[in-house]
Amino acid sequence: MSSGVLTIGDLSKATGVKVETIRYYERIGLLPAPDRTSGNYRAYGNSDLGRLSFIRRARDLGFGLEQVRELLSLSDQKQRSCEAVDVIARDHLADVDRKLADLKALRRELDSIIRHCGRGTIGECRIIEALAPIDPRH
Amino acid sequence: MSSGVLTIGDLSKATGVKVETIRYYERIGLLPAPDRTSGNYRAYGNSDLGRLSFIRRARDLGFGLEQVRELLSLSDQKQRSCEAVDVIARDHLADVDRKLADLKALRRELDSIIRHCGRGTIGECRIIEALAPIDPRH
DNA sequence: GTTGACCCTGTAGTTACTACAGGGTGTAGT
DNA sequence: ACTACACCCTGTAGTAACTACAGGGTCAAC
Repeated sequence: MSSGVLTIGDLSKATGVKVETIRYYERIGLLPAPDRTSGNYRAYGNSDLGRLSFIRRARDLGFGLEQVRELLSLSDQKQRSCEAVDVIARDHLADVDRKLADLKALRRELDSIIRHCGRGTIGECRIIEALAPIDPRH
Repeated sequence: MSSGVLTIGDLSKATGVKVETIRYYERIGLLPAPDRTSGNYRAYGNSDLGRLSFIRRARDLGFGLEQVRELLSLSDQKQRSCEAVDVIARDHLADVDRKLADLKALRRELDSIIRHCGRGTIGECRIIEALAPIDPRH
């Protein structure tokens, strides 16, 4: 490949995003479809690399693809107010907090159940017991 | 419906699991396919209700469907050692802990970024900046 | 020319649901 | 008997975000 032109593999190595995932992002419109080489290879430029890095970072922070799409759109509008970005980020943070709370509650319960697990048989198993119907009325 | 026979709707109301999800569980073999009424309605018994309750509780604790399948199988073997159950539960707890750690790290970074977000324009936005490529070499 | 890494498109699978579409059943009310 | 409405049925496809082939083409080094 000639200097200045990047292959999909180059982008993958540079960002840690898989080739298949990059093609997926193109399919769903997150990444623009680049020009092609004479061999039909995708020919990316540095701006594509920058955009993919942005996507990767946002994904790593847990933003959903649609949120990433919005953030990308906003990032192109330099004169626009920062507020929309703030809203997206705060909504997401609130979502993360909810997930954290749920996961903590789950962990607490699970830990409690496991802590009481002895070394007997299934018939006496506290874990199974905790999952079983409460009212084994015969 | 006659006394003692439960419809899929009955099970749904009793456990909070959706009708469609119950049919899904039957399809993947988690729930046995029950007898049918003359009108082709599913005719469940109390043991089916018990089994679905078990599944629901295990799902609520975050166990994956395959883990639930194993737990159900183990729960039928009363004389068997409790150890297999213990392993499944501890593996799952370790998984939950990993997720918790990841989510906490994510939250920390996200919070830090948001905290520095001012009230300017996108061009000055710290959130966008944090996501953008590090080396905007022109 | 050969070889091996990489590229391409298209299709389907992962996990755990979820949502129709189109049609049948059961029950209460008129 | 008819009507209305809630519920049931099967089959199909969609959700989110990837991921993994299959089968075939390209590129560069040897």
